[in-house]
Amino acid sequence: MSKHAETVTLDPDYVLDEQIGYLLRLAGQRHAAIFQAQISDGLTPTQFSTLIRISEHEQVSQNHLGRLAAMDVATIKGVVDRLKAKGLVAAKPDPGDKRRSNICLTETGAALIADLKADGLRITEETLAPLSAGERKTLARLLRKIC
Amino acid sequence: MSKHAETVTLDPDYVLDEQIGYLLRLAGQRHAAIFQAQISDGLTPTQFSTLIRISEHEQVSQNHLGRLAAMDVATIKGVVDRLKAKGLVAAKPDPGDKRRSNICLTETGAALIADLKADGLRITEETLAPLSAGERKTLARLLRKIC
DNA sequence: ATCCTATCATTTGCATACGAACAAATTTAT
DNA sequence: ATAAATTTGTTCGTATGCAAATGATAGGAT
Repeated sequence: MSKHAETVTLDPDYVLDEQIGYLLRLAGQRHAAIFQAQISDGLTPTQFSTLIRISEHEQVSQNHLGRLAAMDVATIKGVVDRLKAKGLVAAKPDPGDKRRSNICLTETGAALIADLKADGLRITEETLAPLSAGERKTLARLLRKIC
Repeated sequence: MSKHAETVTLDPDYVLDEQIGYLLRLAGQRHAAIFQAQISDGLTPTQFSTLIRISEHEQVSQNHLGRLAAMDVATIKGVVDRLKAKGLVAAKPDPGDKRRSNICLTETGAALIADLKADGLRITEETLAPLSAGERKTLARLLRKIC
């Protein structure tokens, strides 16, 4: 039994638990926990997305990669630095543009992609487990509409 | 015209743009941008949620507040510290438990709540603008199911 | 040839976010 | 009453995430 009694005063006009921002945060938290438990190599969600995006493109500059993976230039820099430190990606200066460095997968990184995709499918499956097939499609459709 | 030709190789078995985690991140990004443009006082989403939760409870310990607002103990500490610095909340030591400090709204903080709720409703409205009334309810229902 | 603008990459600052480890205080179990 | 388990709050480390400022390079317009 709790020593500290709860005195809850709810405003019927503003229920935090029903606001879209709060729900997005909670859903993201649950997904992140599932992700961390399932993923190979201790990768983070952004590192994962970044690797997948590189695998879809032979050559990408760092900034362009950030746009492809929906990350700020400052964010993608840190992500790429950490992927470099893990030996999964490498950067080569662009021969035609001295500002650019092209990011690509290392052999180790390329060898990991198939496993990561399998992990990703399991993570999506577990996150969506409470939903029916129809509900999963509806959720994806509605989320895409508000992006 | 782009000098740097795109060579995109998509794997039909794993489409990042359809994965729930990626969509949640994108939707969260758009919501965060709308939030920041609309909110009073430069509050962040976590600071906002925390203030609303305090307004629902006369007395809350810091850790308990974190649980109410779905934040880690380390996270809620930083949030409460910044709300203290803004003069919106205050902490009083619990008379019956020397570990606890009870967090409450200051007068300034309490005076802000009504405005914040109005901001919150506008933010939800703008975020959900692409959806019909039925779709909004469906999205909220499905998100709640996967939390 | 030069100027303007855009792009690329980096850096700094602020604010989440969470795991892990810790000390102090409290509660529960024995 | 005392030992064990739990709760509270703190600190450290790592990783996003974005705004803003900086410097270098590139491309187009005059």
